[in-house]
Order: sequence, then C-alpha cells, then structure tokens
Amino acid sequence: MDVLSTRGLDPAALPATVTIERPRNPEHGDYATNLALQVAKKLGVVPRDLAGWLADALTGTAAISSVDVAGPGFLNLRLAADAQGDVVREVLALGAAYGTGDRLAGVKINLEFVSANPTGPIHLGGTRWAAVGDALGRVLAASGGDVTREYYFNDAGAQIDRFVRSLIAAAQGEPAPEDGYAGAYLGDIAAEVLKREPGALTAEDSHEVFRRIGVNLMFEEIKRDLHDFGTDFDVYFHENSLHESGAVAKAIDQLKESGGLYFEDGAWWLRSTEYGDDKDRVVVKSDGDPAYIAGDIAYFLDKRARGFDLCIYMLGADHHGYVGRLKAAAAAVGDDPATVEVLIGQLVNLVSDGKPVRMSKRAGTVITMQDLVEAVGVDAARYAMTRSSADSSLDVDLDLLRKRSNENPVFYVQYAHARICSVLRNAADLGMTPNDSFELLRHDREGDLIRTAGEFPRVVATAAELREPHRVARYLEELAGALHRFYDTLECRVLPRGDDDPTDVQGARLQLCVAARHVFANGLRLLGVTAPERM
RNA sequence: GCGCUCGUAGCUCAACGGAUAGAGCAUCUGACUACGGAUCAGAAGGUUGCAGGUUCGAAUCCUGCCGAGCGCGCCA
Repeated sequence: MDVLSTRGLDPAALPATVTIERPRNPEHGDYATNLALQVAKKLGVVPRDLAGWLADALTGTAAISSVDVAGPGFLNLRLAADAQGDVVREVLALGAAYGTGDRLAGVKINLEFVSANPTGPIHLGGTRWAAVGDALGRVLAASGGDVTREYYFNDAGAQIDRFVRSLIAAAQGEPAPEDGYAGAYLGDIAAEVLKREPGALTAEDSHEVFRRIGVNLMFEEIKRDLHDFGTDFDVYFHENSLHESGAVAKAIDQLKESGGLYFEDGAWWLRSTEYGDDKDRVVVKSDGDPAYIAGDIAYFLDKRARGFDLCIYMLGADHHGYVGRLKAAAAAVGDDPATVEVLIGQLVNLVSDGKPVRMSKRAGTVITMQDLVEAVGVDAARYAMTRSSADSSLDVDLDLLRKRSNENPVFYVQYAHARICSVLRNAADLGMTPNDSFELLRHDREGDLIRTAGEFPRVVATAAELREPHRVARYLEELAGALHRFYDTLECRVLPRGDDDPTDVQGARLQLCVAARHVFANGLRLLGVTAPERM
C-alpha cells in the first residue's frame, strides 16, 4: 500500500486478493505473481516500474530470500530455507487435518448425485458420478462445508411400472415388454420375489406385490454396490414420499396462490421462461396429475426447509436441460436461484478396438459399476473417474480393462506412499529418530518435495471452490513425481548405508518423509482411494 | 432448425487470462553388488479443429465456420 501512496497512486486499484502461483518453470522462482501486470494500467504506470517498486518493498522480508522482476513485469520470489522448514512443521503439526480449511465454514451444503433410477444396476455413467460426487463431497467438507450427500430415488411414475411389468414378465419366463427393461438382473430379482412371496404371480394384487418387493430389492442392490464402491450417502430420499406426504400438492397450491403458475389448455404451467428456461413447463397435467417437475419443486422446498444454504445437483449431460428449470423452480417459489447449483458432467464412452461401443440394454453391452470394479478394482476405478475433469467426456477402453494393466497412474501415487512407509519401517528397525533440522535440507529435490507439499491446502481449497476434485488427483501425481525423484537421488538417501551411523540430515529427511506421508494419505482419502503401506 | 457441452502429442487426459502448452501410456536410449525398478535420467512427439477479434499477454474471453456428444414431451 505504502508503495503506491508514497508515489501518489491510489491503493484502491489493488485487487481484493493477490494471486500468487507456483511457476511452471523453476527458474522463475518458488512463487510468482502478476500483480504489477494487472494493476499497472489502472494506475497509468509502466508494469516493470511498478514491479520494481514492489520488489524493493518486499526485499528484506524474513521469509523471502530474493525478489526478481522478470518478463513484462512478473515478480518472482524465492523462499528462505528456514521458511521451507515451516512448511514441514505445519504438516507435522496438523497431520490428518493438513489441507483442510474454513472457507466454507458454516455453509450447509446438500450434494445430490448419482440418483439413478431404481430400474437397474448402476451403470458406467453413474459410476463416474459416484466417484466424482463422493470426492467432491470430501473436498467440500475439507474446506469446512457441512455436507450432506443425498441420493434421490425416482420411485414414482411410469418407469417404475415398466420395471414391474418387466419383472413379472421375467418371472413368467416371457421376454421383456416392448417398452420394458431387459437384463439378467431382472430374472434374479424376479426369482427372489417369488422366493419371498411364492404366490406373487397369482395374487390378486400381483403388480403391487412385485412392485413392493422388487423395487426394494433393486434399492438394496444399488446401495450395496455404492457401499462396496466406497460411496455412502447420508440421505436416500424417495420421490414417492413427497407425493404420499402431500408435499407435492402443498407446493403446487403455494405456487398457484403466489401466481407462479398460470392455467392454459387445461394444465397449470410454470413461467420458467421468465427465469431463463427455454420454454414454460407443465406442473399439473390436464388430467390433474402432477408432472415430474412438481416433485422437483417440492423436493427443493424440502431441502431448503431442512436448512441447506446451497443445493448442488450433479447431472449427466443428458439432463442438462434441467438446469434452467431447476433454477426457475427455485425462483418461482420466491427463493434465490443462486442456492441452486447444477454441475453438468459429460458422459462416459466405451471404446473397444479404437471404436466407440454403443451401450445397449437390449444388446447386453451395458457395463455396470460391478463390471468395472471386477475388472480393475475399486481404487483404480475411482481414480480413473476422478482424475479428469467432469467437463470432458471420458473414454474407457474395454481392452485396457481386460488386460488389467498397470497403465493407471493410481499406482504411481500409491507406490509413492508405500515407498515412504517402507523407508519408515526400515528406519524404525535401525532405531533412527527423526529430527527437525530442516535447514539442512538444501538439495533441490528436497526443496521441490517440500514446496510441493506446501501447495496442498491451496489445491484443496481451489478444488472445492471450483467443484473440481480432479485437481487433487493431478496434484498427487505431481507430489508423487517429487517424491520418487527425491527417493532416487543418491545424495538424498534417508537411511545410512551399511554400518554407518545416521546423520542429522538423514534424520531431517526422515521427518520430511513422515510429513510427505501425511500429504499422500490426506490427498488419497479425499479421492476415496486407499493409501497402502505395502503393495 | 434451436440450445447446452466439448475439440490440446499416436492414445487417455492436464494447464483458476500469464513466462518455453505439461503428465501418463505407447516408441527409442540409458541406470539395479544403493532406503522396494510399480522407479529414475534422457530422446522423440504440437500451427491447442479453422478464421477473425479483445488484451501487454489467449488453449482459456468474444464472433463466425467445421466436427463430435447430448438435449429440445401435458415421459420420468
């Protein structure tokens, strides 16, 4: 501030937050900022001059060993060696809490994801949301958010009827109805229904019996698959409950009174075009039945009544048309549309022989969550799903899965953790004790590892802010690279050779390993991937 | 036709408007009498779909075109 005011410049030109980043090129210092470039124009000064003034002001700060002006006006900073030690100390002090923050403290977040229809097992697309949604929940919680994971079961409506009719057909050994579902799981569930209720087929309320038992069995299977995948929900919300409790009818009445609905062609319409939707939506059909969106509105009201400040919906690209109407629904009931946040994720494509495989329920080419887990295991499956941005469609190569090859980067990260554990075991056997003489860690490889470890809290905060958990995975790969390079450097050995006594530097390196282990463990936990001590 | 999303190395994907666009896999060359070689060092591989524009600076923002996926029902 003084830098500006002493030169008669307005400090108000400074942005609210100064962005400091790790430059890609190490020659550009440990940290860099483009502050001077950003504000020079507003102040009417030359960027390099401003950068120079800032550099002079920063020189002499204890934690900074050098400040350079580079390029058009970047400020490149280098940390003093003892400041690096502070990073390690912080990791050790916080342990499992290292990386957490409080940016979302006090925010009640409802995170709804997967929400696949209970008419079949979770397929590949749902698997992606199970992994990404769960990781996002963990990341949001790490930022201090009060997160509730929720699964919305669409157990009302026509697709359930189709499912039940398909079950009955399977129980009778008949082919699936034209508009029904096919697949081996239907036979299994039908058999289980008959086992529990032998007279189900001949009962007067046969359809109801199959519905009650069959749908529930499907629920249980889905929940079990998700649990085995490491994804558990706090709330399994049944759409049906909104109809049975009268919540839907109540929501409709409220909208009619407030003028949010208008009557035309025998139906009640939501003025969703006024809120950015591309057309108005029918809420009450001309036969008097509520349309699907009526349930959505009642569900949103229910979430808000439960005290959630933010309702996040994770939807597949095939549902992107919902964004407008969900926000419109929020606005129509007099709420702030900003409380609704819809994340759209692209679909998962199957590839075999370099060609896309069209998934078809009838052709039996549906890949389920179970199939994927059986092929590569939970860790690899989750990691593959969470390491790339949900913005881009993901290609899963069937041949690769069949090969069960080690091309998955998850091993690279897990191995780094296992390697540390191995060193710690050996050190314990040697009776080595770690020490805090971090000023002795002057090797580049040590510095890289320390600085990378120091970035973790910012990565987690950014991942939460942008709702992009894949940033954590990418970061872990970077950290693993730093660890492996450190480990393979002869001058950075942790353990003494032969009968030599351990030195102070080695004790400090051992402590660095302890810290690095925390970061790997914390990062992998955010992704729901195990951190093995041995592989 | 309209709308949403995407287009980056041979393949799968990164890169909150920043500096020389990065990893992994695949290919090639090296490193195991050294804490676990599931590793490391190095090589090669790019007009970021195309063309304009904004900016000190664009893979990123804007416009148009090309291509891909998805969506456009008083179904759910």
